[in-house]
Amino acid sequence: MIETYLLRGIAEIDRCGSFTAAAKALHVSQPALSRAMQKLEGELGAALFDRTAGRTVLAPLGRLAAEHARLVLSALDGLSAAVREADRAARVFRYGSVAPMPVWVLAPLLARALPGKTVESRLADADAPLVAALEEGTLDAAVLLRPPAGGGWQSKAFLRERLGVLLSPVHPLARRKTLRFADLAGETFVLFGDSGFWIPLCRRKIPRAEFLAQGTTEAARHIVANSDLPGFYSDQAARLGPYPGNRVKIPFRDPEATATYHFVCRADRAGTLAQVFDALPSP
Amino acid sequence: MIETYLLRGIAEIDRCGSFTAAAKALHVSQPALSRAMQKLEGELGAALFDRTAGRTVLAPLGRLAAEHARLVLSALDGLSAAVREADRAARVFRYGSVAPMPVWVLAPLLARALPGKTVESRLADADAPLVAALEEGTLDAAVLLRPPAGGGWQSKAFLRERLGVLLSPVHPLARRKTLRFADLAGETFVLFGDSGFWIPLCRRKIPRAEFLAQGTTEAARHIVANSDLPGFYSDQAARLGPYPGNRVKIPFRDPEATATYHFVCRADRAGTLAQVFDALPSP
DNA sequence: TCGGATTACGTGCACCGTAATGATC
DNA sequence: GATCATTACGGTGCACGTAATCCGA
Repeated sequence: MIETYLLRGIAEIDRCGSFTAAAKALHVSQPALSRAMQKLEGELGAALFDRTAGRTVLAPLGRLAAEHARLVLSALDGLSAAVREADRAARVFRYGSVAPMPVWVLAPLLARALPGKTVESRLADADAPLVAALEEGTLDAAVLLRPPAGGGWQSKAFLRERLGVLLSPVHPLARRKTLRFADLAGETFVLFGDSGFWIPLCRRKIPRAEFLAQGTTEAARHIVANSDLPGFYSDQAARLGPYPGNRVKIPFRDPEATATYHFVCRADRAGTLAQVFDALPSP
Repeated sequence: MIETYLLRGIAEIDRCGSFTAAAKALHVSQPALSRAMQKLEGELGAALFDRTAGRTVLAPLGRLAAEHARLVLSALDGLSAAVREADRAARVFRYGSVAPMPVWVLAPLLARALPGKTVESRLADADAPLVAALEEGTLDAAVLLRPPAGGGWQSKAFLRERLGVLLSPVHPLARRKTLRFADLAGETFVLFGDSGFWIPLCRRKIPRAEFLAQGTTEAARHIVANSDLPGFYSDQAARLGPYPGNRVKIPFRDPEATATYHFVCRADRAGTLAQVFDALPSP
């Protein structure tokens, strides 16, 4: 019977060029590898090595065998990878979101709709990378700004969020009822952690703006509390706790400042996620 | 380390449907197989079997693993097959011929040009199957009536053979200098062993003819010697020994009765056969 | 003489089979 | 109780490592 250690042996000898080097790489003794290769030759009924010279070297037949051995071993790796991946997929639900707020909304909902599963989420700053991840199966679902183009998708809008700015009461614009992004040109903003697509959106819409990204929400709150620097808020963010008291909240009236979040999965996964779609609220 | 006996185990369990049946099929005890599958689960770090019911059965993950196991095992079979085939190809030279005479001509020539190789030949009754065998690599070379159409071939004409008929001196046509196939309509012929393409050719060209195929040349000679039945000969066949004395030899004048034999191999094999091509005579 | 492969030899692990136990119908 | 899988328990083969030998440069 050709066992895998024989294949690892010949593949490694082909890679390293000698028994000695291969034995070292495989963490076995040289004699063990030598015997293994003799056994492999016996199993195959053919000479794989050229032993005429001082340095025993792979014969053409041996190189052919090594090539096939690599194929077998990569198929074996494929088995391990496939099983581990399927096992993981059975235990955890992975989705991505273009913004943090939908994650807060979905967390309790998914925990109820997917009992026994671990939920993992990741943030992205645009739809495109999440769609790519859905296509290649890296993600089970995603929260996007708009459903992907083309067929093969299931999606449902479930949340709307409107961005606004936090201004110090002494700021010249603090009395306005609404603002446009462009009104805040040249300002420096404090950012509360990762905000997904909102950050590139603001960079694009607010000319000459600067952004102070803070690693923790605490750091951001501290800076806001001890300065006049503006920050961002959203109408949905009340769920996360109270905002600093020393700011006025003014919503943006640009259409881009209002996001509609869509929960999206591949159509071929819709069956197992039917419960999730049913549990989603309306925006 | 995932060894192949583990893969054979799960593949067989998937095929047979139970540990008991699979263990029987693999010629191992049931406990041995049970332990092997526990080890496989340990190696993969995942449960492959559903042990809740009385009959331990493959879980979905186990079926996935079994599927991949079959892939690995077939890759392993591919290794054995490839090595054995390459080993054989290095030792033996295989060619086919549409007629027996070229084989007699080539035998000593190939023995000289391919030292250390065993030469195997087989007969066919038309070009087509030999061309197919050349294409798929089952044959190293072939003797054909005409070079194959299309590119990718190396060929050289090296022998011409003309068929004739052996008639009893008392046959009405025995005085003719030449004959046409059609002149012998309705006759019954004795055949000397396998004659390749000549047999279907004669069936096609001689209306209502019957053929008595003999297993051995001896049997055919015996029938010829003790009857007036006609047979076939060729101008090249003198090499094989004398013909029966009680017959006259009359060549056919139909153009089909003269065959030109071409030695053919795939262009990508021409390099290793250069010696053979050089040694071939002119027709 | 030295680097590298093979042979010799004793050891230990891992897999095996038989037998007993457990679990489910 | 019957059937099938698992656990328990010795036994053994096989691959291992160390050490000795062989073989070309």
